[in-house]
Amino acid sequence: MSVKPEGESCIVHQFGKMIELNETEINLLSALEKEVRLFKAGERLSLSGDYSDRFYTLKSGWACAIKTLADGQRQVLDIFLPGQIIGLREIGLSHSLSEFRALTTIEVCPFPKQRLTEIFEQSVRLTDLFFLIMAREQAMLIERIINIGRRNATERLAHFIVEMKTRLNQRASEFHMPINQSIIGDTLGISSVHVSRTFKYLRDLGYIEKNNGQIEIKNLEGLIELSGFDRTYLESTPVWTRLRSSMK
Amino acid sequence: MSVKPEGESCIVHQFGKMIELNETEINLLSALEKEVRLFKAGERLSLSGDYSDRFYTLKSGWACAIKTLADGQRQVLDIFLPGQIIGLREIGLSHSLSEFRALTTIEVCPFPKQRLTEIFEQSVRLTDLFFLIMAREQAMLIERIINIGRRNATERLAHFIVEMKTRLNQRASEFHMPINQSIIGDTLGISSVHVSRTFKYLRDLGYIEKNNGQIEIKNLEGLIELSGFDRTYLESTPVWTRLRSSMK
DNA sequence: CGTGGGGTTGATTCTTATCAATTCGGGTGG
DNA sequence: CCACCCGAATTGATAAGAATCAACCCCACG
Repeated sequence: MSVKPEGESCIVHQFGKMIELNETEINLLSALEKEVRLFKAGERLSLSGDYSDRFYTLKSGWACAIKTLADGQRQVLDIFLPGQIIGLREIGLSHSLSEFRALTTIEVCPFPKQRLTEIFEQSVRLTDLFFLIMAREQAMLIERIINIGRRNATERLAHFIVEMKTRLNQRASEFHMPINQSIIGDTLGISSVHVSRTFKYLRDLGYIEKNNGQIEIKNLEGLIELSGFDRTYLESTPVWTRLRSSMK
Repeated sequence: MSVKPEGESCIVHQFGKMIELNETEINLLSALEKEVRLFKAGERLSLSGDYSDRFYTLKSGWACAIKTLADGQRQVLDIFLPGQIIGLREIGLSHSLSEFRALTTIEVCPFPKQRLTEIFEQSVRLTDLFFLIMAREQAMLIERIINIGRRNATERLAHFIVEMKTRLNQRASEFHMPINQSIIGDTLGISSVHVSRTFKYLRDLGYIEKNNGQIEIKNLEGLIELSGFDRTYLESTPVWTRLRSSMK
């Protein structure tokens, strides 16, 4: 993971990875940032239904958006990795639709939502970029709907593993997945017991190996084939030439 | 597919339902519109993976976004009702992630996506509004994920019926649902045969009655209770005061 | 009259949930 | 260093839910 220079805003760092930022844009983004906050694994950043006036960039650790039903069942809506923006999805809404929770110890930078307004007024390029990021988030939600709606447990888990590896940008075949099987089940819409069985099945197939939260992919092609994984949804290009010309 | 001339812009009409539009804003929106097109039931507006440079407002009829998997299974991602914008979700992307299809005979107004740029430059209020509409679309996707991931067939169908009634703004207990059980199944992630059984079950419970695509809700409270329907996700308020003050 | 698409119903099979018992591994306190 | 504890993972047995396959009905439409 890359190192962030002292004193630099982490949203600038993240956005700077996507497009070239000029000085005005850097100042606009930096102005949003005030502090870095720590949360421990399991802690909640905000509750579902809360008045929510801020969002966060995730500097380190894993987090998730989760919704609990009346009968106690849970559905994980998103898993956030370092560099992502937590709560962006609800940027236009005054009240949160889901609860945000730390999955590991995390560092986040909170930003007040309302000041986004200033950005819209002063930089069309940044407006475009926010739209693009939202569009990508939606693409992930859609892929999740397809995964849950039309694939069986084995395919769902295989897809999830490939997605995580892709999102973590791992070239190595082994990576760390610091979440338990209950969270995985609530993400994929299956029970934690069945997650365990499905992992065993993938191990028996010789596709993966795993211990202590380390996942070793022994047959990536097999997983992709099995799950029908289509990587294009993670790398869609923006429609605006204004942005496209400066995409990294 | 045919083309017909049209007097009043339908996007102005739709947006005008949500907020008060001043003359500048009306002109900006009207400028996007060129024509009205007709599609017959079953016709495709665009294909998945296509280069997509436009979106549509739906004047009349029902349409859907649908994705077909490699093995022929299908997942319906959205059902569009009159007044909605088709393709807004992919507004920031150059290539479509799903295919759009007419479910009945429809009238749509196509708009070039790229000119959205002009709107961002010239009206912050409209920019806010587009963000709000996207946020609401996401809220519906999330509700769909919860529905598919954590509810059984009966609950899913009950939820779907209540959602449709709510979105159609029906005060009457009876309304028209011009889609077949195969589409409903592909929306809810169950087989069409099971949709039929589930309808029968809801009929046996005395919650609904139905013939010829007409649905009569005989026990709305029962359906809401059964499905855990929460209407707040369809009526979230915007975070920006600029918009809030002129919301209708 | 046929014909075809959608809907219904029954029989069977497959997948996954649920419940329960057991094991594993890491952390804690004596 | 060891005994214990606790949450997570595993495994087995059973039950529930939904898919699949197949037959049949209904009806709109040529």
